[in-house]
Amino acid sequence: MMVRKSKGIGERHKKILDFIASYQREHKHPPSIREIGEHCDISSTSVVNYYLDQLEKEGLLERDRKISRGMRLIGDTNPLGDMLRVPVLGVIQAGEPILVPSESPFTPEDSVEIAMSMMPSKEKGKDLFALQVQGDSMIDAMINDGDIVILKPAQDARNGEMVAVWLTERNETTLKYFYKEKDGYRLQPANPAFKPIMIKKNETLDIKGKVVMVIRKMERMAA
Amino acid sequence: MMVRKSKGIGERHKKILDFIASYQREHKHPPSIREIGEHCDISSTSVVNYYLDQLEKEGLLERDRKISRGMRLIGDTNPLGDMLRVPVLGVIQAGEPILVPSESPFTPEDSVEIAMSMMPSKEKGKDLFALQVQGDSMIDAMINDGDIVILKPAQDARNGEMVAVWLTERNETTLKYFYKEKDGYRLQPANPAFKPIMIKKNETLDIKGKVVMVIRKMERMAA
DNA sequence: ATGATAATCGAACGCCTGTTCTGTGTCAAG
DNA sequence: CTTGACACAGAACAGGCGTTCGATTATCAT
Repeated sequence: MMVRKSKGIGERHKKILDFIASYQREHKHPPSIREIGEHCDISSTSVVNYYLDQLEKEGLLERDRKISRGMRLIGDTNPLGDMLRVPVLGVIQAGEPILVPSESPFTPEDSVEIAMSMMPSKEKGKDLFALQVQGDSMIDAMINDGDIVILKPAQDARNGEMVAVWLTERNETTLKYFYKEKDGYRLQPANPAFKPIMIKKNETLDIKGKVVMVIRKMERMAA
Repeated sequence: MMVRKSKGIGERHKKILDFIASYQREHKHPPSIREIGEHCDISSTSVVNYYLDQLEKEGLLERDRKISRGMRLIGDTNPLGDMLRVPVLGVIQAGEPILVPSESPFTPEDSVEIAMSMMPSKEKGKDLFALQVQGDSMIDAMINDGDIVILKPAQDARNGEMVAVWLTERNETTLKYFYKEKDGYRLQPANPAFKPIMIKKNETLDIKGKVVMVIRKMERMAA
């Protein structure tokens, strides 16, 4: 035999979940049991508690017993995921040196938010910074005008890492894969259509940071 | 004359902010006034309240009066930012049609988290999906092997939007800027080194979605 | 029908929590 | 020395909130 109704979650459960989500979006904190009851047409707090328990057993909700408004949705829109706020320090373009955090003169005007879960490996440090690419000069790195590159400050790099370097002798900023060779360094463009730059040992290679992530937003709504 | 100490925030304020942050990370919800007092060596709840008010005036904290544990840090790591969990439905490559949500056979194995604040315009819908690029076939769209493209399901597009299309006659999936012309459509690669594809009116143009964002993680640590 | 289980209600209990008020000591300015 | 802003303590208050419990109704298998 099988259970009559509710072989999992019913309409009532969904309504509660939706309410918690929308309430949280509006108030920045979870609702109380009574608030849930009011907006979901449940007159008794015990019934709400009843449903909340079920939702928890179902793995859709997490509760902190005894704590006021101690609940949070899991999965779905995660209202509690840790995210990193990365400051956008300025722009990066071929012709000019880039700004690194220590050289940044004033507070960054803008910032981007990245979910911690998206961060590679151990780059969870808070010293990351971002730059917006200006112009098409990074095409050889497969990076467009307007893209946002997220960097981790560094003075050196290991083979295969993409770095932001300032080539003093050439007065040029560039993003390339870094490789140490016998008599210098090889800077390999991400785009195979471009040739690597060979750096002799005597040339200065000023590594500013490692590229951790590239983000391209497609919002341009051309006419 | 100037105030004797605390010309802004002092050591005590920082300690409180730090505690709120660490408490939140551990308990998934903010601490109560009394809990703050205990861990910051403040014996009176009114004093904690006193400091909290100052922090709010300073713009470092936001409070929901009357609500238990109604406070949240602003700036810094935002523990309450809304984020979108976008399912990664599979891979996208030139030779094969892509999966759209309605055709997806099973639950996506993985997902990516994007901060709502990063989403362009009104694409806050929950029907977004993501695909991982396989191979170098999207080079003309300035997209690398391994990149993640986030798409919004769509059957049509406006000029200038980047779309994912399935070219039935050519058995090919591609990402291009969409332009409607007199006698058909023009599919413009993002990389200016590549030429546009002209689609005659009689050819079928199967738009699968609009590209909302592209994410490239640089985690490859070559030997 | 009937008994078991699920769903719901209403009320009361009691802790938790933010708020408020009074009082105290400190320190710089007048 | 007096004044007053500031930092802090302590206690009391009142309301919010989760919890619990007894009781009632609905639903379905037998």
